[in-house]
Amino acid sequence: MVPDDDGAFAPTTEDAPSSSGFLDDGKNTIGSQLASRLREAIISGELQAGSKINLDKARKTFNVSLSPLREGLARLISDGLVEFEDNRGYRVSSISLANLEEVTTLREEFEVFALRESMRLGDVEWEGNVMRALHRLNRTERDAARPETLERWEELHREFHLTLISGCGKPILLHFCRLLLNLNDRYRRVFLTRTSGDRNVSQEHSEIAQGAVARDLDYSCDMLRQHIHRTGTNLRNHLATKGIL
Amino acid sequence: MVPDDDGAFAPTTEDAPSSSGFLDDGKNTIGSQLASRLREAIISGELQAGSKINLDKARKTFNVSLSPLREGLARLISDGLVEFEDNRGYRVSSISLANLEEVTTLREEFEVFALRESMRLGDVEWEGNVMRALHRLNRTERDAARPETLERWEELHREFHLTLISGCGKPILLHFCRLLLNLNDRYRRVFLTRTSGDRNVSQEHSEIAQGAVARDLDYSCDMLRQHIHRTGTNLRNHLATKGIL
DNA sequence: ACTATCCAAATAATCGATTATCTGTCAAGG
DNA sequence: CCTTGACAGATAATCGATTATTTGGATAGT
Repeated sequence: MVPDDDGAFAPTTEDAPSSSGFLDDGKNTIGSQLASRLREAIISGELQAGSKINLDKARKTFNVSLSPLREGLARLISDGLVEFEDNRGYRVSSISLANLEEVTTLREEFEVFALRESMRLGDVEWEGNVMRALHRLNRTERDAARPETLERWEELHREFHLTLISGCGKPILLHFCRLLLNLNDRYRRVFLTRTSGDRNVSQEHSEIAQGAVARDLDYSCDMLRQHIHRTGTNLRNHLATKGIL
Repeated sequence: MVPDDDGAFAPTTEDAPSSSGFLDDGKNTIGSQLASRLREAIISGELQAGSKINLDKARKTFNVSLSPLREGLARLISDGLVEFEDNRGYRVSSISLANLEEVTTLREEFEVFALRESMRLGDVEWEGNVMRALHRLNRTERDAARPETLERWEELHREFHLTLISGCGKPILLHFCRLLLNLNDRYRRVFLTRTSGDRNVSQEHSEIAQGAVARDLDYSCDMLRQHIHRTGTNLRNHLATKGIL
């Protein structure tokens, strides 16, 4: 008997349930704190995609020394948000149509696969977590006029999708999905402040979640796939419209 | 005891993957070189799975300073070979039955998916690369008595699998597959010095490759899936036999 | 003009030393 | 005995300074 499934990616230090996590992250190392701040800065678009990260400026901006700065940046590489090249330093990962399409495709494949596995293996606690995440998400307004509500909604949305697949018992797969969600969220944070009129996203989430808890594999997986696909299409349109590429 | 009869910059036989593999030529940083050496040390089993990595000892062993050491280790995290925890340092990722099974399952899913995409999208150059990788692999003997042949074979084997899926046009997916191969190879390097009698691995590779070039999607994908699955089964048996877990 | 070569400023990488944190041990108090 | 807390040694994290590499621009030769 193996003590615990401590797979390669098992620990994943980061998120405790967002609601209850207060103090524990207050006293991480500087490197960790930086990683969080930088991650948020990148996903939110504060740090422009593709831009070079000047270590000296960053050092001054964040008021830290080089060691923890490099430490923090190194971690974002595993998140796919930062790229690195020897002697040339770090830069924020670029966004592109091709990248968006790959992210969408892979999410369709992997997230759906993970959901299927969750439905196959998840226990009652997983079901409960799914319903809770759904409820919290659907009870949260997204008001384009108040940015803090957008951030809050994004957080809960992310949490919902991760909870949905959290029962799959496959830490590496979860790591991949988390990474893809990071990349995906960056597009949405930059380009979407509201959903296109013809979608009822709350209902989509509900259908997926209820199907999942009812173990209706084909239905729920299909809903999730469509959900991801639609988001991809929307994002692609916005990307094209705003003529970034 | 660390007599420094060293060569921190020791020429080391580990030259770049043969002819046209990667671009890491002589002009790497210490951090990069360390990452390579450590990666090899972990995959080959020289550094025991699950063991803690004492920074001070490692620093002396490799005759480097802390900064590049951390740098190198940080990169192995993205490879899934090293885990990290704040204020507790780094450790070599554990191996376990659960982990092996996940790696195998995910390889079946992702690598097969990537192969399908490669067959759909790959161009003539991709076909050529596949045939070359196949030829070089099949022309290389694997002699359990001479470890260097094993290493060489592993390298070419890895190269073959990566080439096979290199036409898929999906960099993130390729990254995932590379990572999974790393994890998988570690099990094989530790547990398999020869294939079980009832397999003709060369032929398996040939069938996959030829089917791929002929764009026989279903056939080739099926062969690859079985190939991966068999390897997983073999490894699991060895793992159980040698009673590691 | 056009390229090649060589400097100097900018930037990245590394080092040695210092500071913060953890971990085991041992003694005092319950 | 068992727990608690303080100490010391081990280990990780961070800093400031130094060294190496890259890059842009000026200069000389064709």
